[in-house]
Order: sequence, then structure tokens, then C-alpha cells
Amino acid sequence: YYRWEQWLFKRLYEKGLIYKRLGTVNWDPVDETVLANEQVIDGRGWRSGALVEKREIPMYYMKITAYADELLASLDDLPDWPEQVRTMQKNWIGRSEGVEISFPYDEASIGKTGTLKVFTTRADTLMGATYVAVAAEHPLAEQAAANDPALAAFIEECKRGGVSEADMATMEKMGMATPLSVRHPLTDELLPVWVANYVLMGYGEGAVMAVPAHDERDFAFAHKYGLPVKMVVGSDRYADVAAPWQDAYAEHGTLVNSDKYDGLDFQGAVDAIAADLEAKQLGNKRVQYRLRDWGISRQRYWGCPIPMIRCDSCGDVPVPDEDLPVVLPENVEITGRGSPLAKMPEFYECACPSCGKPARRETDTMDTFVESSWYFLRYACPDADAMVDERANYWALVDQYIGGIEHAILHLLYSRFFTRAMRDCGLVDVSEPFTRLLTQGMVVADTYYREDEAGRKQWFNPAEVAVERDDKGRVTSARAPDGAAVVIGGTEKMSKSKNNGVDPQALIDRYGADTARFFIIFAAPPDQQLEWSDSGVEGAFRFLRRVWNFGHAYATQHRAQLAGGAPELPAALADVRREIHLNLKQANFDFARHQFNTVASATMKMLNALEKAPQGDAAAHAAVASEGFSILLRVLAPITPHLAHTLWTECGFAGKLLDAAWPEPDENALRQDEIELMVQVNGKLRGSIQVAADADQDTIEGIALASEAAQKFMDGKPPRKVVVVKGRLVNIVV
RNA sequence: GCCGGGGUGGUGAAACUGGUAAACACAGCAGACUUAAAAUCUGCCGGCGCAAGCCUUACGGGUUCAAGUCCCGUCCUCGGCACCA
Repeated sequence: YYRWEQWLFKRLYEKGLIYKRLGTVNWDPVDETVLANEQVIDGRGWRSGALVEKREIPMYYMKITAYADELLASLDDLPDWPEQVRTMQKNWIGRSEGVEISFPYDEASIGKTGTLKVFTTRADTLMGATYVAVAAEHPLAEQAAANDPALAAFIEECKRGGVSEADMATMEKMGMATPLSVRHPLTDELLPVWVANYVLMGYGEGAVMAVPAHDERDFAFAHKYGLPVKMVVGSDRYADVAAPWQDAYAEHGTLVNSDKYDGLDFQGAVDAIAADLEAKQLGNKRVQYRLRDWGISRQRYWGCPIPMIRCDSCGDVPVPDEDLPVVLPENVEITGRGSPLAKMPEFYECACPSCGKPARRETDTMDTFVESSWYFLRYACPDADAMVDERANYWALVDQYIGGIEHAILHLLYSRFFTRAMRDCGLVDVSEPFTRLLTQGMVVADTYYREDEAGRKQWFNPAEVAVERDDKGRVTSARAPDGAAVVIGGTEKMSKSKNNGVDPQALIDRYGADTARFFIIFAAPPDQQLEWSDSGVEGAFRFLRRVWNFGHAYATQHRAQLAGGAPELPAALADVRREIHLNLKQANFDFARHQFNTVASATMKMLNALEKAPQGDAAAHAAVASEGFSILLRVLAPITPHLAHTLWTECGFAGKLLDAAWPEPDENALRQDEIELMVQVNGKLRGSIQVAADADQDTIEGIALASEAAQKFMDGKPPRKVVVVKGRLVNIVV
């Protein structure tokens, strides 16, 4: 598998879809190792406790941004993905239109000539820019720090802490002035250059223009450091420009204080300013994505080795195809410090494939997300003597993909990208990996524990704990098998550590697979978490046993009464038949929207109706029972196939259940002569009336107004308005 | 902090397009059957109140004849935030 992953790496590298550049990582200076974001706790290494620092190291990147537009647009081609997943991906890709602006600098302002680039979606506020901020690693910051120990110390401080977006967003915003300035591209005014810890080198240009009046973050920063605030977007709130502002005005509006741009609206101002910048060659409109390229280099042992060789004369050279795979050595020594492969000369010492001189093999391995991005294609052709063969096309796309919501963005976006990258390498014809997506919930169960003197928790499995309840059924206490009390720990994800797991095999042994399936289906919709309950399982078993008993009673007694033809039904049996078809209609509707728990409810309601059907008229009862039970079995078949198929045969229904047509509700059975309508007075439910099903508006109004409930609560006042909702209710407003 | 979910009885949940809140179950309570137990069946089961009735879908506002559902704000909670995978 990883041989072909390396092979694809090379193809993507050749196509320019993989490249190398510096990336920022968490560095633990004590363990001398790169830490995952998860391993950085409050800015410190989880094991060493050392203050983590940001460090720039060379890494390989996959150019997922080359597909940003396609990945975004194609979300519309995935109607069978949950809306929330598509929304999250859309926001993650984050397409925004804006302007790239160059702030020129020269001998006078910085000591050399050049431009500082920033990107902004608010070019309309350019006339309100009062300073620019650069990342600590930005070349201008380093230049300024060269002769300024205080600034150098501040830059060191900025490098502390983790790199995760959550850390960046929640840390205190800090900055320090530099003696440098850049020129405003339109007014030529000098703007001070600040170094700020919230500007990241790896994001965008590593620099931002600051407009305190119209950006919350800039406002807070300017407020803290006494930087000028210049209002350029009009608002009633800020009619008094001199008043002390509480916050920024970030909405779009009409420009003021902006010379020739005064009076323009957002779009007009962006257009005019972009045009002027373009004329001066100091800016241009451009689309920016929030999506960043995917850094795949990991300084870990476990992983697919990156098939590259570093040669001092030739640069980065791919390992020749015939030398693949680059095999992960097994005699590795794991010390917990640094990358194990980087300490194994027998692994990294090699000859340059290009010039033959001694060279160094790449010791980084790939992010394991790379593996999970194409397995579904390889699984279609596991013995192929290529990355994939034509069988991948035959089986793609995956019809139904199931996974947790935690994969909504990363795994699912990487897989979508990978499928396209493989397509563009001529490996598959498809662009998307998964047709339908279901994000399932977790299985959770109650937890119980007891603490020893040392504070260690001993966890008890829910199956061995006896709970005590008050007379309302509320759980009051719980006891372990030894009779002593345990602490009720709440409902948590099933896990070994909390000892609250349930072995499905034990369940199947005891109740059978159908009961397990029925309970799981009935307990919660599939995308919601499933709360395990032993008594719930027993409830499912009781229901299925009732189905079984009804089937056998039907087979032995009722069926004998079946006369054939369609007998005239007494009212009570017509009601039963109506109940069956009503629930069938509901079940079909719920199947279509994938809400299976209410399908299970519908089968329970059907059985309840069948069991209560009066048996006085044997022939009519047999007809209703026969039709009703055949519907029940067919609706139940996808949930409890074994039970349904067996009963279908034992009851003597024609053919095999698998071949039977899916039942459709009979509209005639649903028809009613009289219906009940609720009567409300001033929106409050006060009673109900019986009306003919086809009664018109006036008739219904008349009956409602004359009803006892209405008369009582109208208090003799004339109706001001009467709202009739067909088939539902009448609301009388007085 | 940002993005996406969620918050309804003792519990799991249902309520489709704004129209009877709590369907269907679980637990509980009472009863029938039984010498007894299990199983099964029947009834009750959001809160307050003797009752009439009033209140109730996290909290506070709003729109509407009518809000669990729509709008604004707040709180809590879960998932993700690019090196957990």
C-alpha cells in the first residue's frame, strides 16, 4: 500500500502538486521533538512541561488550494451529504474576494526599497489604515530587531506557545512598535510598522493592514497601544468622530473622510480603490481562500516514508520508481526524543540518484491522513499491480459512506482532494469519493465508579450495577455486586477505560441479532448519539415476541377464517385498517428521510392496532389481520429480517418476503367521513368538534362558534376573527 | 475566539410546511391472573391545584390569530479549528 502511496507522491511532485517550503511547528526544547497540537497544553509540552516554541522547518506540502474552487463548487453535486457537513467544508475553504495591496517602502522609511504585501477583504477602508502589523518571523521584523534588543526579546516571546488556530485566537493580542514605516499606497503618508503576535507568517502574506475604526481586532490593538483611529465608513453610531468609541464599526457603509472616495458604497469604494492601486501597480483584485496547503511531513517513525533524497549538488531528488518502496526499517530505537529515522544513518545515508554523490534520504514520514484518503479506491482492487486498476472505476463512487461527524472536514476534504489528484494523474475517472454520507452518532452508556484512598477510580460495568429508584422512577443510588454503593458517573462514550462497554455478541447470544438491530434502530436516529439501555433491549425483545405470537396466532387461527374477497368492514375494523395504512404512510415517509426510529414506532403502533382489533366478525377480522400483518412484516423486514422472513413463510403469504412488493398505503383506507377539529379561543385550546370531512369553511366556522367550548370561553364577546386550518383546528379570536 | 450541531417529562425520544407539546417506548406506581414468583394483561404516569383552571419545550425579548418550530440577544453543551486521526 505505501509503495503506491510513494509512487503517487512522485507523480504529484512532478506535476507541481507537491512542493517543499518552511512550515511552523510546535517545538519542545527539552524533549527536542515536534509536538502535535494536542500535546501542547497551556503553551507547554505535555510530557516535559517545557514552554513550547514555534519553529520553522522545511516540510512537503500538497497543493490542495489548487483545487479550492472545484472542491467548493462540487459541494453542490453532493445532495446526499448532510447539509451541515457541506456548510462546514464551504466555510473551511472560505473563498473571499478582496484586494492585494502593496505598501511601498524606501531608503527614508526602512533603509531599502521594496513593498510590503497584505491581503484585505476591506479595501474600502484603506483610507482608514493607521498602521501595518507583521508576523514575528517576517523579514521586516527581523531587520528591525537586529539593532533593538527589546524588540528582539519581544519577537522571541511571540515565538512562544502553540501554533493551533484555537491558541492563536484566544491568546492575548500583543505587539511592539518598530522604528520602520511603510508608505500608504494612495496618500504616501508614513504608517508605522508593528510586530504583532496574532499575525502568522504561514497565513497569507504574514502581514496585515490595520484599520482600527472598522475591525474589532485592530480596534482592540489600537486601543491598547494608543494608535490612531480614523473613521472612514459612516454610521449614525459614530456621528461624533471625537467621541470615545467602545468598539469598531465593522459593517459596510458609505465612505467618509476618504477624499475622492467619499460617498461611495462598499462595492463602489472597493472598485475605485482597486482601480487606482492597479494604475500605480500597487495592488490588484484577487480571490483568497482560507484553505491552506496540506503539510504532510511528520517527524515520526510510523508512517509512509517520503520518497525523496536531499543532495547538496542536485537539490531534492525523487527516489527512482524501481527503488520503491522506501521501506520503513524495523530495528528502530524509540527514545521519545526527536525523529527515530533521523538517528539511523543506515536508513538515511544513500547515493544521489542523479549524480551518485553521497546524499541524505528524507527522514520525515507522511501524515497518516494520506493513507485514509485513497483506501476506498484501492480496496476495489487489492491485488492490482498498479496503484489502482479499472476496477476502482467500476466500484467508484462509494454508494454509502458512514463515519463520525468529527471527520466532517479534514478526512472528507482530503479524500475529495485526493480523488481529484488521482483523477488528474489518469488513475480514475471520478472526481468525488462518496455519493451518500451518513454521520453517525456515538454509542454512550452509563458509568459507575468507586474511588480508593489514593483517589484512583475503579469503574463498574453497567451490567453488574444495580440501581435504586424513587417512586417516580428517578435513579437515586447504585450498588456494585459486593453490595456497596458506587458513584453514578453520568453517560459517556463507551470505552475500556470507563468500563461501560457492551459486547454485542453477548446480546446476540441472548436475544438474537434481530432484537439488537431493532433496539439500535428504535433508540435514536442514526446521526444522534445512541444511549445504551439494557431494559430498552428487553423492551425490543418483548415487542418482537409479541409480533411472533401474533404471527403464530394468525397462522393457526385467523387465517382459517380468511374467506377471500373484500368483506364489508364494521366501523371498528375500518378504524384498525385506517390505523395500519396511516402508520404505513408514516413509515414510508420516515424511511425516505432516513428517520428509522419512527419507522420502528410505526410498526409498534401497527401491532397495537392489530392486537386490539375486535374479533366478533371473524371473516372481516381475518381480512384486516391478514392485510395488516403482511404490511407489518414487510415494513419490519429491513430492520428484523430473520423474524420477518420466517413469519412471512409460516403465515403462508405468497412467495418469499424478499420478492414481495413494498407496501403502499391505500388512500381509501385513510378516508374518513367525520374528522375532529380542535377549537381554540384566542390561541388557547378549549375543546374539539366533529365535522364532516368535506365540510366547507363556513360550516366549520358555524359549528365551532356554536360549540360548548367556544361559547364558554368567548364570554359573550363577538368573534373578531376566525381562523380555520383545514383538517386541524379553528381559532376564534375575540 | 471562529465554524457546525444540540438543549423538550424520571429516561430514550416524537411533533413533516408555524396549527392538539410529550406519539412510540423504557423506568415507575396501582391492579388482574398466580399458593407464590416469573411471564403476560389492564389502568395511571410533565408541574401546581380539591376543583374550575393555570403553568410548561435552557434563559430573556420579539413577530404572529397561533411559536418546540421563525427573528434578535444570552447561557450551557458536543464536534472541528489544519501535527489526535
